[in-house]
Amino acid sequence: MLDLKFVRDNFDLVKENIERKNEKADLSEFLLLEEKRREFIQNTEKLKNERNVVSKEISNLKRTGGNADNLIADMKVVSDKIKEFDDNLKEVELQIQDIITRLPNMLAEFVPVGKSEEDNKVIHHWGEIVPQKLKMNHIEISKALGILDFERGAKVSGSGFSFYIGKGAKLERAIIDFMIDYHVEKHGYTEFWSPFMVNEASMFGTGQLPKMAEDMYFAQEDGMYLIPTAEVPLTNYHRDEILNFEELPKKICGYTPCFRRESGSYGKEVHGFLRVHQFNKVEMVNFALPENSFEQLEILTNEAEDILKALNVPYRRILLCSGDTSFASAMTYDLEIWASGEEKWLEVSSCSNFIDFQARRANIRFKRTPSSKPEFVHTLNGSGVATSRLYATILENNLQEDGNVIIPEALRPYCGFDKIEAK
RNA sequence: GGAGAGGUGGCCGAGUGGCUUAAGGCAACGGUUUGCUAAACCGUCGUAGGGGUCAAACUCUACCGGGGGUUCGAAUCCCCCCUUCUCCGCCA
Repeated sequence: MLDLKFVRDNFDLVKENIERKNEKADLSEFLLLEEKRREFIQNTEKLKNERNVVSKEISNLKRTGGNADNLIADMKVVSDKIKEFDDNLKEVELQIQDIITRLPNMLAEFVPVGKSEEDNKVIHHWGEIVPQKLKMNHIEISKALGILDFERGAKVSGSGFSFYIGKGAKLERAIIDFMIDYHVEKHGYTEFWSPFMVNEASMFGTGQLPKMAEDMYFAQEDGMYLIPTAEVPLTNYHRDEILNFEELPKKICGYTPCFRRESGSYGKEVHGFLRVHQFNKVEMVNFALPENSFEQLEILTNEAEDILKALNVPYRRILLCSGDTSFASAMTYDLEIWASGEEKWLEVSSCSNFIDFQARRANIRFKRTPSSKPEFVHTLNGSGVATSRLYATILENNLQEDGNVIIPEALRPYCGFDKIEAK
């Protein structure tokens, strides 16, 4: 969320930012409503002051045995008026709230202006792209190995869900364990295991609500949402809290399944593991000082890359252009890995600096010294990384000519086997 | 799911309709004293939003888990919800 005063004082900048981000947000009423708001505040506060003063007089009169009937009658009128003014004020505040919670975050200055993913900027590549001889994608490979079952996933749940079987299930667990251990041991993260369902306030805090409501699974009876990413529980862990200067930057990570309705996606582009309703992900979250959050974004993105390097997966880092940068983000790097069967770059990580946008929504602050004024922290997060597409890529890139899949060395201690053989 | 007891500032804790603009304490910060530390003493000590100002000073309003209500006036009374604890029931 943007600061109300900031929007008021930088109205044109905010408008321009909305366009650059390719977002739709209506600001036409804003200035008028904001003016109204302040007028209504003055109206009602003036009367409240009067009520407070006279109430004290009434109190004094009653204590000394005087008659306060006239004053009480007067105040009855004033009280009714206050109620009316308060209702007006509340109405205007709701309207302003509705506008301001739908305004996207301000883009960082480094973000290139552009409309779609075609304007994204490739920052660098790593690893060697080796063409795959058998020309099999992960669906065909997994069928040959007997380790994934998309059909029964669809039967039991629906399309976009799958079963992992035998060594296939073990491989998934191995990938997750490997990534968590790596971030904890090599990058200094603290591991968290979090709830997979959260309340509305949490979804608002990280910016999924109100805009993305239709992209999430919602349990109506209990008013809870299935998390689309661990970012939500991990960032909201510190909601409504004041952190100490010394503990920043605070780095936490965690594994969770992620649930996404993906309501707009169909067809061949989304087959197999390319787009699913439930996938596994290790997420890194960083609560940072405002003055070095962009340095932290570089560090965090490097940490996600380390996972790909350790697994020897070719990847490229992409700086998203303004139009592709998400609602809550000020700047985002995507990591894409090369899948030799799909012959495509697949996004497996998105690393963002949200600056104070989420912190203001979720009210996460810090104090520089015990007596200084609280300031909003900067929040960052990045996938480190998402498994499904990584899983698909591991199958495709490590497929041998005999149809077996060799397990990357870093995963072998976690798997307990070094290859999966074709049936 | 049922019954009961709680939720007050960074923390502890008083307060059951009006001298409470939330007592008192701890912690924190500034100062005095002191050879140093400690102690003692004095002062400061919340958040948000208005007004005001070049900026301040200053001033007003709201906030006692959240939301409604009663009243001239609510931390205090009523209703709904959230949450913690104890007991009972059900259950992986």
